[in-house]
Amino acid sequence: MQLAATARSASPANVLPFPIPGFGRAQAMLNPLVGRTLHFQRGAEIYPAGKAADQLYQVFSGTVRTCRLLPDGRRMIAQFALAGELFGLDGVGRHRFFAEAVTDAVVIAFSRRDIAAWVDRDPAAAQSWHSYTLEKLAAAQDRFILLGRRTAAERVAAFLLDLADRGKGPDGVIELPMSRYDIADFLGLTAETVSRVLTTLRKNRLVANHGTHHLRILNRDALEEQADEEAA
Amino acid sequence: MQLAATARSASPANVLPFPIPGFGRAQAMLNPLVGRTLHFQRGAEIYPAGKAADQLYQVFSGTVRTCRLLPDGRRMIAQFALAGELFGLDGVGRHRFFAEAVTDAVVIAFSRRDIAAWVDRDPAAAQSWHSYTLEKLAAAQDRFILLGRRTAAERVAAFLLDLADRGKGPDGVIELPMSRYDIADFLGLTAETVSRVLTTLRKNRLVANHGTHHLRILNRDALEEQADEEAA
DNA sequence: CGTCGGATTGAGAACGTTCAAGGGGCGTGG
DNA sequence: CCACGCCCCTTGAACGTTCTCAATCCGACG
Repeated sequence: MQLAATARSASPANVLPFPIPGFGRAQAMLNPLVGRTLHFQRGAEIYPAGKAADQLYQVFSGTVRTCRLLPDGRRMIAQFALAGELFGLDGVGRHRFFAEAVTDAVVIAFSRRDIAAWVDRDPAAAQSWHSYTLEKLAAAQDRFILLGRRTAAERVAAFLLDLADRGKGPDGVIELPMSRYDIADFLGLTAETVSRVLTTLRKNRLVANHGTHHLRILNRDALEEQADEEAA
Repeated sequence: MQLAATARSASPANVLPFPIPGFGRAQAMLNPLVGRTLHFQRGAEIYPAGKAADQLYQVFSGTVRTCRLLPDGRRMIAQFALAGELFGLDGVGRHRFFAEAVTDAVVIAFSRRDIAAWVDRDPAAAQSWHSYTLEKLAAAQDRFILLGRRTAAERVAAFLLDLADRGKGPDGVIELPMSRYDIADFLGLTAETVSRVLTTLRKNRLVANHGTHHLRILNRDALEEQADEEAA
């Protein structure tokens, strides 16, 4: 929140990528670059599908989703970008997804041309940038398993653990800025199924609710067991 | 097949990446590098999950799959690599999937260190290499939609169209080197469901079978309509 | 305190899976 | 060259998980 205030005071001047605790590689990656600060209201479109993919975005505050719609209304969310995280890396020439603000959000836009130029100059940057995309590729392949071979309960448990690791909230409290519909479209389920799984988790005392958009993990081991019907 | 004979005669000497018609970018990418030729029998393991990811592979002949197993036996296939295509780009430090030969296969292994060194030297190579990984990332995100939001019939139709585009067979004849179980584990279905969808496609005269591992597309428009319940 | 969007809960249906049996193709051995 | 056997593919029937449809509930916000 203090961060958001800082962004607002810096706007509309250009800003450097801001430091976020625990935001290692991507931070180092973008540090020498200058971006434009943009503000979006909850639900606002950040870029449409098909737009030239000439920018990369970092979330300053709030949460962003990247989505695609099928003509019959089915929707898939490819990514939730939390504060500090990057998005906009869908498609090579043009965006294949559209991006929207899940909550009111402040976003820093970097020119892909600047990134390319800087990567050409600095071999360490090139290395950092390349291993970032490789990491995303590996994460995407992990998601194949989630979407193709896991049950609803496993998907939701994995999602909660992922958010717990990425969110920097204190002692096991997870913030869920997105709706049950968003979660469902991210996991390939329906909102009703997500709700039912969360209810079961609460009844089994694996998690406790603090309003609809916050929950606390009570038994992480059991949650991990439910998420990973898988040996490491 | 002539290609395979050439590979055999070149082995065990080192070889350059070979040209494959219609294999543009990755070809240009690897041209200056030298790799080792490896032979695998149908079903043989090419690398295990967890192995240090210090090589990148190009399929010379045959087909390769990259998979992960859950402890209860569920399996997911992340990729089928056909002749000319690359595989081994799962995981940054270590492979997160294992690779197996779907059919007898000849594979060329390139050292990632060689690739890194060459990319450091040649900016055009770096560009080519980077946009290759970005393209793979975009393709992975498309697969999220397939796995999370499409029906069995849509998945199978999309799979056939994809193979038709990648395989260089004549006039709409598709080769399916993999089993129905492989297809199922690639699409997040069961072999029975894949078989039933293929039967329906045959009955509706969208495709014709020529043995279990070859089929011909009779009505591509209808197949595309079935695959894309989606506007471009 | 009222209203509205999202969340929860319930009942029934559907799609895909599971379990089971039968059929076909290919390779091997006689 | 033919027969056998194995593997995989196909088909059927029953089951189950998840979806769909619908009603109610809750919480945020005016």
